[in-house]
Amino acid sequence: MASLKKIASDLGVSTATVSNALSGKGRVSEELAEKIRAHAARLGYRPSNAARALKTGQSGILGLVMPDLTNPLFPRIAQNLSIAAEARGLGILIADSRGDAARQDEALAQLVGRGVDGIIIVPRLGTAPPQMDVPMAVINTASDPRNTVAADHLGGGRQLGTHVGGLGHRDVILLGGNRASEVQQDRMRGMAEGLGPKARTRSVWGDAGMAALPGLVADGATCVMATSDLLALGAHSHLSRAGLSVPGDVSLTGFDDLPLATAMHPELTTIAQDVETIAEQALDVLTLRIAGQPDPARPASIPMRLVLRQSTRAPRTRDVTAALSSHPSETDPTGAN
Amino acid sequence: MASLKKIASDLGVSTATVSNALSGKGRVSEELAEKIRAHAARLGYRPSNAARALKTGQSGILGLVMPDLTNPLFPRIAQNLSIAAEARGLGILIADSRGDAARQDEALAQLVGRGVDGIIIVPRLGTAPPQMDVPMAVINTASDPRNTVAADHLGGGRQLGTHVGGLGHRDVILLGGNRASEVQQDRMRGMAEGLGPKARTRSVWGDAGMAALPGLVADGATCVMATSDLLALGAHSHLSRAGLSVPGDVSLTGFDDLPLATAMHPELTTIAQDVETIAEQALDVLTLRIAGQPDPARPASIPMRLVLRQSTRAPRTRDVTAALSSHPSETDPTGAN
DNA sequence: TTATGATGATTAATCGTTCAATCAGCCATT
DNA sequence: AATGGCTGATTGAACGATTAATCATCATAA
Repeated sequence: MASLKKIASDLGVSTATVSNALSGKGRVSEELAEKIRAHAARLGYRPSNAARALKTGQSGILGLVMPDLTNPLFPRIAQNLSIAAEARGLGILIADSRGDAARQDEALAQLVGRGVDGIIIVPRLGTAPPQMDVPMAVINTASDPRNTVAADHLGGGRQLGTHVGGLGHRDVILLGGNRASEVQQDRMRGMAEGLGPKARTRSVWGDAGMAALPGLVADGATCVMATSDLLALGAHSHLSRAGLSVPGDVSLTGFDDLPLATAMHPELTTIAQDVETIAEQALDVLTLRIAGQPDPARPASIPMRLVLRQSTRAPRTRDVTAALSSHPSETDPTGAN
Repeated sequence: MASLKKIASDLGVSTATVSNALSGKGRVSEELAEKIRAHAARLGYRPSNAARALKTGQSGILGLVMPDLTNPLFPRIAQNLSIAAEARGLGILIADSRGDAARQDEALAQLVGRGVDGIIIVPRLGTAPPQMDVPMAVINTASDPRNTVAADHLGGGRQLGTHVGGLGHRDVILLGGNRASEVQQDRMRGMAEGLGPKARTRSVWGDAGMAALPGLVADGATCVMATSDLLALGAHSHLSRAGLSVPGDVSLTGFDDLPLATAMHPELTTIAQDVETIAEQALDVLTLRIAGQPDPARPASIPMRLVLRQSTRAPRTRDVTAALSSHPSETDPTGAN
């Protein structure tokens, strides 16, 4: 491997001069600098990251802690983060906090041990990541006090609620996956706000909630709003199994605009996060913190973008009880399951 | 930050002794070693990766190049790789090769520049990753000559084909997403083999292929086998839009057992990769290669696991033309779309 | 008594880069 | 001629860990 020393001895100059020529920092005649650059290129010189890190105390590597890569949203964040990091000359070391909060702390410690300059963390449901002695940026939701940057889940829910309310829906089911998720809570709260005070909203959670949907529709609900696209897909299954069509009998909305939103039929009305901007801003803030500078006065909430597709329309006019009664096993209004 | 030097001067010994005590390599009395370990723990000593990397030439970091993190399978591989790496005391630096093959080479070069000890790559469709001067492990499919370890896509397809054939299907549509994908080609080939020579199989690709499905069903096909779960979901949409029920009129299979396989209705019969084993073996081989040892004689193909759910059953007996004719817009047998 | 070995710890060089301090020329001022 | 100010390049000391070579002790065998 070519090193500064090799270049220096080849050209009969000192390593300091080579270092200066390549970094443009010290005082080197343009003539000599050019000669050095040329020879460095010829040898395919790459500075040793280890040596530089040792000397400067900066590794040029950031750590990324994600709760669960099977949630399709997180890989998208990771991808955009990796792109944004590359543009800044930084690398990204991953560590997933599979399992409990303890594992999350362990992952953090591991990254610190590897000498990362900073850490980006998407915290596990309801856990507050510990204060560390390295700069951190938290991507969660605006209502988390430790949050650094996040999609405007509340505002996104509001947009979706306004759209659905505007179509005329006044009796809406909000379907969540996990009560402990602050993100989902914010989304739901936004939906309710967007629908307005005149609308009746009922919240249900998880598998039991999903099973209760046909009953709630029989009870008058005309729209189901899920806090994720995957939940919406599940809801769609339960509804159509009960003989209800989307959007004919019931409107349906998702969240996140995952690939499956266009794969299902009808294509899902949903709302998309601007992951690219989130990644950019997270890195902006983090690099500032690493440099020891104060945070910029920037919006911490990145607006979401409404994606209108075919799963929402005006409330049904036909009576749905006939359809439901032909699928009796699915019309348990109590939702016991 | 606590360093060897700090510990050494605190205890009045030399840094070499501290290093030896902590690594267990040199000769240190057990008594002194214990004292050193205790003090190191008290100070929260963490060896500097940069210094160690500089001295030993090994960074303890592997690079991971993935084609596209929006395909939900890759994050699962990444996750398992990260777990397996952690267990070996290694870190994983990600770099995605978004875009073309050129970007992939760039990502590789970037990782090498950062001083990774080895690289794991899931190559972009149909591209052969360049030979680099760092050890590499390729995760693709057995029919790729450069492949190091992969799921047995061929055998998985065969299992699925055998299952479907066993149910009695003799006219099956194979649905692929991208002709250029060796993985998908292998899966399809396996399916055809599993179905046996007596079965009639027709291959269709992409959106146009999906749109052609109802027509092909009218023409006698009783089962659709997709090369991915996402494609299966799309197929399901097109079929039910055309008035065909799954599995009543048409059976349907997917590939990969993604979360959506259980979210849709009917739940999808599919086949799962053993990502955990794949990750383990990829790392085993890679660490051996880094150590300069010859590859172990191991199976490069990890068997897949059939997951039977509700989307497959025996071929229909009812005549389906009536159902189809009530949805005329969807019965274009030419697939022009 | 003296050579021999084993044991426990130290010395010192090294990895490749950075950077403050220094130095050698050279030109212009006084 | 002496002084000061530039410019262009060098010296040398870190950064923190690893490791071969060396050394001092002390016990044992010849």
